[in-house]
Amino acid sequence: MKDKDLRLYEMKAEIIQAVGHPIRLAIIDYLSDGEQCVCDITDHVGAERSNVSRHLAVLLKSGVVECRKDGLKVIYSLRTPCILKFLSCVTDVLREHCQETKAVLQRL
Amino acid sequence: MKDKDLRLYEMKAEIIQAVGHPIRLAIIDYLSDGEQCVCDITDHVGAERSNVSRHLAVLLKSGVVECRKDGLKVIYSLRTPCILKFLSCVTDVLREHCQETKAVLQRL
DNA sequence: ATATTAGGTGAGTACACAATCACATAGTAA
DNA sequence: TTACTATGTGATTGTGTACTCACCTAATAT
Repeated sequence: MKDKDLRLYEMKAEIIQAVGHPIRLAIIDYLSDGEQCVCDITDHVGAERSNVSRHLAVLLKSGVVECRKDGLKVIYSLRTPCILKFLSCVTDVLREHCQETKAVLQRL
Repeated sequence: MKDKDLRLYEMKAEIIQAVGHPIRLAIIDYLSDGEQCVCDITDHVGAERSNVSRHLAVLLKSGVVECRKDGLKVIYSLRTPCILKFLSCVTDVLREHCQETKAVLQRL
């Protein structure tokens, strides 16, 4: 494998890892309905404020979300619609797994 | 957020995390051309044999790949074509980021 | 000016993950 | 049987990540 390829895989892995956490998935899902402030995101996912703040920082760093200030509040929104396509693919994978598992169970 | 939702996000996150590693991305990419034995995968990604073995175990556990024995060899293959769609979405995200960065740089 | 609210951040802890080495196992060939 | 090859796994070590607590800053309201 070439170094150039490795670098590309590293960049992709960084984005994927940013998305691959239950709380961050919940945040992305919530933001798919439109931009939201940190306080509402926190209420919705039901985690500690400081923890949510850190998760948002991870999503921000990887470029999945963007934010703007509005008075006291900071409003976050999805930066790329691709992310949602991306997640629906994951749902597909999950669904296929479930169907296979179900099929196996029914054969017992 | 409901417990049911949390469980779903956890399941999705598990799949996403399994994919989110440079070596595992390289393996998936390699397998997209067809099934391969561990020895060829190892040669291709250029990592230690035992390490590749563990990465394959992660992909296997999450259901991204499947395997069969053929004599001494173990042949791995992608289990769901969705995974490739999934990855092309990541490429799209990466491309969008690059274009935005380029645009910002050109304004300087 | 003081208090309040929204959000972020440093430090510490606990835990998960990646990589490596040495070793174990299962086929195959001689 | 013995030796060899392909693969997997236990143990260890280093590194990274998540979470929490306490505290800090910025904007607003009184």
